Amino acid sequence: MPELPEVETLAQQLRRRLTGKKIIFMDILDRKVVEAKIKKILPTRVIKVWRRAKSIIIELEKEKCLLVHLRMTGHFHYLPKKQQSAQDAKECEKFLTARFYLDNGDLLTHNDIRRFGFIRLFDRKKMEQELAKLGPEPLSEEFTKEKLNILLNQRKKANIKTTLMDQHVLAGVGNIYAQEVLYHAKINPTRKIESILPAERNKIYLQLRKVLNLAIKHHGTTVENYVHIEGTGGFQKYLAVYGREKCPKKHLLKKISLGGRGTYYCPQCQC
DNA sequence: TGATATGTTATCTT
DNA sequence: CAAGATAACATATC
Repeated sequence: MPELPEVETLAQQLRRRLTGKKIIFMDILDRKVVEAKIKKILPTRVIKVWRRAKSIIIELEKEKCLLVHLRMTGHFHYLPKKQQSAQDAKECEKFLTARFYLDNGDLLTHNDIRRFGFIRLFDRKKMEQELAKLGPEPLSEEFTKEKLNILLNQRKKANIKTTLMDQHVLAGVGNIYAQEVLYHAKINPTRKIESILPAERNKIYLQLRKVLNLAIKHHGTTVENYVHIEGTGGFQKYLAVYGREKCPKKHLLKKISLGGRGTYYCPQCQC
């Protein structure tokens, strides 16, 4: 389930492959996921590729851009010209949503098993408006300890885990990393924000940065079916609580439901 | 067969 | 009215 580190990994890999290239043609196989009107602006050159929250922004000529959200099961495949075969073309045919044909002969495909994700066309201004609704990037300069404190104070009655996952509070943190951060910060995920002391808030702040940066370094976490263009992530080896039975200190973990999402935590380490 | 997993948003409840 | 909780979306897997 792509969260910030997974989407960052993909954005970096797409950036390397797409920047400066021209998209000359597209096949759109699923109009619910990929907006048909994208075809009307082709051919167009890719100016830059970046990430905001869990979205990938592909900037194109004439102030246009593609906003890609993978939601849970969106994937990209990149097929260099020399490696394209009938088998490659058939790959994931059932879930294929679009093919992007590039001017150097390479092919980029997108597929989405559950078809929750989307690729939409925006004008630059409209895209910026959309992204402005989201909370700050946890790895950005503007995200300081003080900023986190202010954000938390806006949701005093809510529990800490659900709040960390709220994209309007903080951008990019999902179910896996919220749990990991809270384990390392030694905070019980069910706690109401108003009960969390300044020293504990600092720990959350520090662990947000630490865990997310480490996960990016390892190209994200592969559970179920996340894969990036160059293979699978490596952070699953470092997971402390998500999907596990015991925490790193060998305590038995508890699994509960918070906001309708499975939540693992250690009753001994997190209080 | 039905429970579970997921991110986001619309809608319901308190 | 607002904050918080939950249902809905799609589909594979256990």
